[in-house]
Amino acid sequence: MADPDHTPDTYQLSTQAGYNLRRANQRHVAIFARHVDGLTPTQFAALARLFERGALSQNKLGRLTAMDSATIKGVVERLKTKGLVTSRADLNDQRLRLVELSVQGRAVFEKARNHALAARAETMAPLNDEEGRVFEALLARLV
Amino acid sequence: MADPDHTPDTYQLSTQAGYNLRRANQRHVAIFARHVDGLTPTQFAALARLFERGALSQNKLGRLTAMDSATIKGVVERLKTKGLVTSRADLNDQRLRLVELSVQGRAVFEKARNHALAARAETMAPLNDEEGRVFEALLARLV
DNA sequence: TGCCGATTGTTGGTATACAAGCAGATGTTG
DNA sequence: CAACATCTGCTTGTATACCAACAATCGGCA
Repeated sequence: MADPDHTPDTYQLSTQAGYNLRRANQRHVAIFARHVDGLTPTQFAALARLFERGALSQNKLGRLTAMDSATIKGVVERLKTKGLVTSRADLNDQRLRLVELSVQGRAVFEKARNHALAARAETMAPLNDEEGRVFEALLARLV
Repeated sequence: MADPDHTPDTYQLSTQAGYNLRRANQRHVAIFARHVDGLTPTQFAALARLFERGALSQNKLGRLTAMDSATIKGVVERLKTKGLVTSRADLNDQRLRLVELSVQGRAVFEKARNHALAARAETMAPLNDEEGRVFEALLARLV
């Protein structure tokens, strides 16, 4: 107490922003899984970007969904196994693998979208509308 | 436009709370790694709880750090490899494995704590003090 | 005392997530 | 045109993270 610079004996893990970010994300992933059948949040994000932007190279899709090249590879692979995306070589640049929604992938995304919005609503349910808006605005500045 | 119930053609992934929770957490993990050498946020959380509470059964430590039994097992294993925790059978309940900070583990935690606080500060840096307080308070209600 | 439900920790499987290192393709620049 | 840096995608290794199934143990209750 005599030394204000002294590190306190206590460290309240439960009040640390990083710890709570992790837990809030965990909770959202669990909620998402209950609402959206057969797609993880990550897989859904990839479908959403392809829906927004059309065909994209695999790496670019990864950048637009915040996944590195190792991660996006597995995600695309699993989406291909489900028949939701196709991939092909780009004729103009042999390095690129163009990934695109399949007809089925588009249909699955359009159906899952409403469930994803319901998941988001449940995640935000502890906050009222005004609090939710504030939270999302602040969160967007921390990404 | 004529039908207000019609699902919009656009779905703005980048404004979705769940997506941004994931990205904010990713960013924090990266910041944490730069500040705290040799410990992941998860491992640090386990040390923090053991520091707060003393010896705990492995599963209870998992519950107090938001990890299921499969996850906490690996975390404890890696902390043991680093020599930061010890584990032993509970004499009164043969099912339990009591996990405890080692002397070295306590020292490592006490040093890492300040770096973890610096990581938190950097994570929250885009927000001013008032915004940060609001954000953390709202976040705590979403865990 | 004996049975039965609950808890603990382990294992295997699946899915992110990132670092580092690699080979092939591209494009720029001297 | 040839050397070079850059980009893309792949692979390996490490670390969460959760589910489901399992054996050992414990506690309560008939």
